Amino acid sequence: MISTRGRYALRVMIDIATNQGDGHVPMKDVAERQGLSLKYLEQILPPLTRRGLLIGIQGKGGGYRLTRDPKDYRIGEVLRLTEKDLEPVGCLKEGAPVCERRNICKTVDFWQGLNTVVNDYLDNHTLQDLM
Amino acid sequence: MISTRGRYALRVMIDIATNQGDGHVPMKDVAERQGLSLKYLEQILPPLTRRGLLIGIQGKGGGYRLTRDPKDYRIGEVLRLTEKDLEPVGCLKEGAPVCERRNICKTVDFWQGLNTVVNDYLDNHTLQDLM
DNA sequence: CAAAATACCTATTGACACAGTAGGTAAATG
DNA sequence: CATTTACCTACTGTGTCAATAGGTATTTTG
Repeated sequence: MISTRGRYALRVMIDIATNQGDGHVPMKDVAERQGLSLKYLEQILPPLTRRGLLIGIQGKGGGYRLTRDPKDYRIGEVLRLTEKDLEPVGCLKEGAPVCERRNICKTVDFWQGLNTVVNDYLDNHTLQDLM
Repeated sequence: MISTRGRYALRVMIDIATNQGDGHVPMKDVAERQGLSLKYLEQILPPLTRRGLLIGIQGKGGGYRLTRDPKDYRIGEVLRLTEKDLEPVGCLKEGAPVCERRNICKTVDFWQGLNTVVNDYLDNHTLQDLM
């Protein structure tokens, strides 16, 4: 399941892309347009600014703007930063404790394949595709 | 995320397929071989027997057995019965309340596409493939 | 310089699902 | 009749989700 964190993040980025012009877009406006809680959005965005997908400017006249052209954001990139778990099973997660049945597990390859299929889909669509 | 319910269900079916011979396989044995809780497995299986993927025989000498050849079970079939939510987002779920933003939603097609990609993968693999 | 507007940070909360545990009943066999 | 099995239902601790809440830091504007 994709949680609201990832889904809202995408909606925010679409909204910013649509409304930024050559200025910045206050998150308050985005929250109003999208019908989402400003306070909630505020805690979803930090990973995106930290990794440089967005720039946030404080103070009056500030707000957010994109750092790239919409076609240069892969959806997978956004979701991997905002979703806690995007892998179908925990044992595929980076840094997960090595499963003791790893050697005899008959299903791990299957889950790895699913993970690949999902990430390929997410990475083959861009923000532009959603606009 | 695929939960333990679906993952265990698959391991159980693999185990039954491997061990049934022409008799029945007691779940107690499966639980021991797989290192899983018998009591937990008992509440995962009912949807599978109800829908005829497994037959369960009570009493001494009883247990479970498959009703088809392993190559005739699609993985997606098993997971859709044992997992609560397999859809990537709630609004795609059958019987979900119609989203009021449905008409203007820019992302629903994208999520529908992801759902298709996942289900295609799951349905193009069989129990046989995991053995 | 003061006030307003903005991003940014951290704590708390209610509801719910997950992953079991527990204790039983029903049916079939030897 | 005793044993073995499936099957049924209730309960529980833990954690995540989806917010709400209250604050601080920074910048622009009047």
